[in-house]
Amino acid sequence: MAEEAKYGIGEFAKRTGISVRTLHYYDELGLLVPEKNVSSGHRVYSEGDIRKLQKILSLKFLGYSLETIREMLEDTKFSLDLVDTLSLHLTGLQEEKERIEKSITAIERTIKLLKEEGEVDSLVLMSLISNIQTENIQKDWLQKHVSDEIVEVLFNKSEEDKLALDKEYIHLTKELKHLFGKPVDNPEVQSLVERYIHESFKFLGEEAMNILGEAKVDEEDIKEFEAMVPSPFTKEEEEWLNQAIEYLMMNSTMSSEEDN
Amino acid sequence: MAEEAKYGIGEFAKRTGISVRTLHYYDELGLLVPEKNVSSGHRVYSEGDIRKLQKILSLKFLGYSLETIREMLEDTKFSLDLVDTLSLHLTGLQEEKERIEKSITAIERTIKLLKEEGEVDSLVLMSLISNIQTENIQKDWLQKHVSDEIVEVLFNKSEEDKLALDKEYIHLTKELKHLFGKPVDNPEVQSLVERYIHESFKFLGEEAMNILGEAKVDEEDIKEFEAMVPSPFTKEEEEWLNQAIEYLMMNSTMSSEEDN
DNA sequence: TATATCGCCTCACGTAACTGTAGGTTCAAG
DNA sequence: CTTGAACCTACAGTTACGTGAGGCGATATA
Repeated sequence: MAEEAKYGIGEFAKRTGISVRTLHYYDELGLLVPEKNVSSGHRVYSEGDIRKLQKILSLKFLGYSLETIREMLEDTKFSLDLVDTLSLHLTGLQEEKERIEKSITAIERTIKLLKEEGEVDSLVLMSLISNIQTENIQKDWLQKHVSDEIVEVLFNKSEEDKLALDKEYIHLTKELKHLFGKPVDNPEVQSLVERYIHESFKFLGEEAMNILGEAKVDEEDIKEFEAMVPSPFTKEEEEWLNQAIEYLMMNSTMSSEEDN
Repeated sequence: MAEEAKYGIGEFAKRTGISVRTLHYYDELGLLVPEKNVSSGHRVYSEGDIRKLQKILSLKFLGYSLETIREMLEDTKFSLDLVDTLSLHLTGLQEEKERIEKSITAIERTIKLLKEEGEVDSLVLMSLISNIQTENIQKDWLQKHVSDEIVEVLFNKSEEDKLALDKEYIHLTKELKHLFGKPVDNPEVQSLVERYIHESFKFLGEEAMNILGEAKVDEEDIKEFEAMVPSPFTKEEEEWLNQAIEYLMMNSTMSSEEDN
């Protein structure tokens, strides 16, 4: 008879890199139940338990829950269409990967932006981060409510384009916030607001604007979308900005008469 | 005075995409505490609460716990170093991505193998999966204990090479498991064992084997390493295999005399 | 007017995979 | 014989919610 090596739980924990408490837990779950010294009640782990633990860890790595693993190990046949199950997990993982990759590029872009821009208003930052976070959701929303063409225009921009747009966005909001409080008919304010609107249009591109103008979307839905995209302005700033835009619109319609 | 829009909790939940229960929870935590209708006790959310929630969600996205976020929002100064935080979040995501990519390659390789090989012993499968799972840990361990050269040889293989190796590995273990039980001096067994050893050497490459032979590693450490790499054989199979190898070694030293 | 259905409230337990801690027992060494 | 490490059980706590019970007040319909 070959002498089998036996380990106390501490020794076993060191060897496998799994904490004593976790081993207790796995025992409790019926996942890895070692032999027990009858008199002392101490757990006695064997070489075989190392194998079993490895199996458990492998299955855990594949994304199975401990409960599922326990069932698998109980099932002596253990031939649960492994290919099917693996394929399922594969697609799940691939989706997860895509999601993460998008977050990574967006965050990298934002870091770059912050390094180049220095101090940035915290509201503006939140707005940027929120955009990162909801970029996917936004795309889904738009694809559901608007034509695919606009979505293409909006999201098929190169990373440099996106960075440039974000920069422009930051600059404008910065300047606007700086001018906040001045009368809305102040020429400085008016020219900046004009630029702001102009840039917003440029951002979309003309065709997109046309399509967007034609597409009619529910009031409700638009409000829903607005809730997803937080404004970089405070309530007060926003009110002021709206007044300034209103003023601009009024004047631009009769601008021909009064461009002194 | 501008009329501010007010929402019941259900309406607010729809607008923001956050569940009612979560809003209750945030209220309970003191994270997002809305106004309350005194008579009914109903929560009344404002536009400003949308902003605040956006801020919360942004910070949550960056990986902060709700408790931390609450503290941040209480702190009126609120001067978090965003570049640092984003970088931290970024590395977290990159690690997550790597983990997922490893899982993906592991599963893809395993699926390929299963399709090409048909039935595969579950122990062998676990061994394969476990190898990929612990690839990093193994690499770290080896880099700590052995020279970097070996590590390079071992890990700088292409996916095709790895697949081919896995196949070879499966075939050999399959055949060995098939022969299990036959006497160790059986010529079939002996020739297979010889091939097994030969392949093991080929896997490492000669230089690596030489370096590995020279490097002396603690008994303890070797045991630690072995616990990390599960064998594809059962206890019994392993004993039998060891005997067969021993027999082979004995005979090969005096093979010149008896190659009939 | 009765009633059915909302929307909302609070309270409280359930989840996954552990981790922490208290208070007691067993083991190994000096 | 004592001391300290290792081990035991048992209960609680963690995060960020999900789920469900039981109840209240308002509104819509028969």
